[in-house]
Amino acid sequence: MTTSPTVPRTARDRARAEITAEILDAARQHLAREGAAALSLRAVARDVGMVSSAVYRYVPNRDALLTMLIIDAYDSLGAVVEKAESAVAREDRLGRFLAICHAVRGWALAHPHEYALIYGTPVPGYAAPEDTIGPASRVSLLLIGILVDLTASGAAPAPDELDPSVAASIAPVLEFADGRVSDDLMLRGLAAWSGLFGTITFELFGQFHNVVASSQRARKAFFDHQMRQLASGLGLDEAA
Amino acid sequence: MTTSPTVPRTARDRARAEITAEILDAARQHLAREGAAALSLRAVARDVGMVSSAVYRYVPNRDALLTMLIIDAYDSLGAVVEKAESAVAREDRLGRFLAICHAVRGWALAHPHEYALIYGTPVPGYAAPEDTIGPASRVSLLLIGILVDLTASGAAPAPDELDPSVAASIAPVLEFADGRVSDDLMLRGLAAWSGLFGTITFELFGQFHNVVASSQRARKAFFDHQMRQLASGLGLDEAA
DNA sequence: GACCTGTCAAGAGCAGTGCTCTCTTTCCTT
DNA sequence: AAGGAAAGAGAGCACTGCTCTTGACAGGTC
Repeated sequence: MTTSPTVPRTARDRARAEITAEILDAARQHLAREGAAALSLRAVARDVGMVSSAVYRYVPNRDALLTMLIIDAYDSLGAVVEKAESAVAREDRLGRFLAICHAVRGWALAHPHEYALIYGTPVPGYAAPEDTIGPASRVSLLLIGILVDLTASGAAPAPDELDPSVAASIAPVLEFADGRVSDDLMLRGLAAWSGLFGTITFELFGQFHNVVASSQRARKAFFDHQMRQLASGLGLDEAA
Repeated sequence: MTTSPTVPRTARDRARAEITAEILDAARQHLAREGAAALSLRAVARDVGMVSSAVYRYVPNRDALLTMLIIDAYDSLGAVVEKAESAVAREDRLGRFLAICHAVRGWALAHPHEYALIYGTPVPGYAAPEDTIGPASRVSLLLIGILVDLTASGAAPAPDELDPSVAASIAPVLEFADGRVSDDLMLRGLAAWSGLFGTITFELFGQFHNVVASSQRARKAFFDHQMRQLASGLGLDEAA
């Protein structure tokens, strides 16, 4: 899961891999039920029938456990969203965008604590290590893919004139697109990205209380409408 | 601060109010430095020179302390944003919107832990009591105010046709506007609201790493551009 | 002025946490 | 079979939130 230990050779290696998986599994269940704050190494140890100090043979510390769960969560979300997006015809770019949005929301509602772990308040004193950035960018890459296809098909909206300092500010993400997306479209894409996760975060973290009706149907209708609004900001219209 | 104990009469009442304020102050400092997760009643007690059990005379429990800090944070944010917005000419609606956005962001950058407390992952097992909803809606009310003025001035964009279920989903927030804002405009306003906080949350929680350049100037230029983009979705244009 | 009552600080204690260190057992390799 | 590495167990440290009891003191009343 973390640094793939090649193929397990000896029985000991196998046992080690199995127990590590068991620990991760127990941790995942705790996370799903009570959230990251309540995740305790001792409770996990109890679940797998070990004494607390024994888990330290498998996991260096609590933060490392969290890192594994974070990567796990990003991968779980990424897989779900990629699958949903791939089921839509390539030329239906609005459909692809909406599929991504609804897949993210569906996953978030099904795994609220995992969502909070990766998109909520960062764990204090915890700095996400480099190995998280790969899994973390799977959803973004899908979105950029739509921008690239939109540009290639010539359907992208005419770029606005931009202040050079604004264009310079998004230099990092422009590298991902490697010149295949205009500055202006990338900025619109970033707005859609922030809007997507901002809306889901608000819904999940309770900011829609007294704002949007709380029934599942209302929430979904609202979300769908807002995502279409974001899509039209990208120039993705019904007439695909 | 919580339930105003009228005017302190006896010396005892005065002492009690003073010590309570001292405790809150120490808690606020801890929150600002280490964040909500690290906020411990014992540490607060040490700061004010008391033994841990003594604080329980003044604060029922840790959650109650958090509630007070949450209300505090909402009020602090609300005051800053209201002041910034009120400094702009009423007819300059784009200016008012941008003033709100930049004020929220400025406050968030200056008080990251307070921001995380109110807009980040909810504290597990903690349900925000009713007395937080007043302070919590100060920013939203300013935004709605702009929508109302926009409508009254006749400058609002022509409403799109809406699916009735979408319009129904935002019934709660429409009550705040009391018929002075169309369903369509309110939905656009909600998108701006989510976009504003989504962008700030992303910036603060590290999601812009490798996406937006990390210098203060780049971040601000980017933010300003994104907020103008949101404003144009509301029909707020330069030519106010 | 004496007395009762309510308030408050303090201490001990419970159950829990992350993590380290040491000791013993187990199992794999040579 | 022997040596050594890996794994489990236990004790312990320094914390946490929270409760209960004890003793000191101040406020208002008789």
